[in-house]
Amino acid sequence: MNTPDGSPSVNSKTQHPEWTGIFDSVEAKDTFLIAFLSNAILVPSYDEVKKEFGFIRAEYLLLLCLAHIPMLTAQDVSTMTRRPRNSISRAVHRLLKDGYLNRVPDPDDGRQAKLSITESGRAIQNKISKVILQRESELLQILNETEREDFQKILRKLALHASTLKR
Amino acid sequence: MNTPDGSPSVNSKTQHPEWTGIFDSVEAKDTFLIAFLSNAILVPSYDEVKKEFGFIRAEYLLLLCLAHIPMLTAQDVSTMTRRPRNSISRAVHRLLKDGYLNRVPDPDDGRQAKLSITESGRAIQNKISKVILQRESELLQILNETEREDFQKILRKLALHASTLKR
DNA sequence: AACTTTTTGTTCCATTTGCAACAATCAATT
DNA sequence: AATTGATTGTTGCAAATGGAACAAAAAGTT
Repeated sequence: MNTPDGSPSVNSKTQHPEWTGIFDSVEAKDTFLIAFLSNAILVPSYDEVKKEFGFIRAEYLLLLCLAHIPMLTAQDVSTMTRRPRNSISRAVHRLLKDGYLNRVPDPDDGRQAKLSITESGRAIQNKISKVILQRESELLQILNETEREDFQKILRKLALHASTLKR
Repeated sequence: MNTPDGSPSVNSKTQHPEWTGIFDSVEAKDTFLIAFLSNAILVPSYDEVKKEFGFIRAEYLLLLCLAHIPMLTAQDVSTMTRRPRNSISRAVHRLLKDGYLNRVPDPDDGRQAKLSITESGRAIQNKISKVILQRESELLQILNETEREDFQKILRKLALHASTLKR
């Protein structure tokens, strides 16, 4: 993987690892790149969130959803995050116990309950988002202003489309 | 279709779920959108790959890497995929047992072994990539040609940058 | 009405995952 | 050469994950 004396041997003029050639040869290029980026930001971020706040992924996602949409059912969160309902169910009980959210049974539908975030939940979510933002800015710094705008516009378009695709 | 103020108001005539308003209000927008897209493509794809071929994620990623780079160590794959070494180690043994890859101890370094894909490994990887490509095209169909080019160009630039970031 | 089907949230349980510790090997320093 | 430190791959173990079955409630059908 590494060249003997550090000087790239053949045609490589870049400072990037040699295995990044897979970015060009892989079949589903966009899928691979999206997944790669997702890992590059989120794996370290989740690790940090877990280490610093003790939240696992489902718990963090639940908090994030409730921080931006005031009332949701567990099923809503499962749909939004594409995580199984039992994972969300466990996260709800964990965050309830720790006082980060409220749960009120829906009077109109005995099956479900409306979830909402508490003040302390919002406080900790703000701290968490700082961690994520820090890592995001490290990644995005390589783009110029136009690229950032284009990127976000396209991402948003894709995400809206994806939200309509069946699970 | 885009609400000018970005709010997913109740009366807006959108065909998207109301919770997609989170795309506009979330703090780390790009991170969230990338993660959302990654899940939208990969969660169903991985499920299908697991169901149809019996491969778990680390196994599929290992195969994918070896399909595009002829010689890699387990550590290389771990770095590329940002998955822990023991996950890769287990995947290596599983795929070795099933004849999808070769492992040759490195004569220059007794610690590591060079991995490469076999013919049957490549055959199954081709089948798997068709599954991923199908799902990818469903997602990308919403973009026009210019957007697709821009998107891929930016993704590639970001991924190259991410490959240099510390883990 | 009675019934069937669907949906929500939950528990059970098997699988997957990843941290930590480990031995073996290599590299760096003295 | 001897010591120290770093790297690779592996195992053990505890935690996280997700499929499947379930009861309760709602919606749809006859």
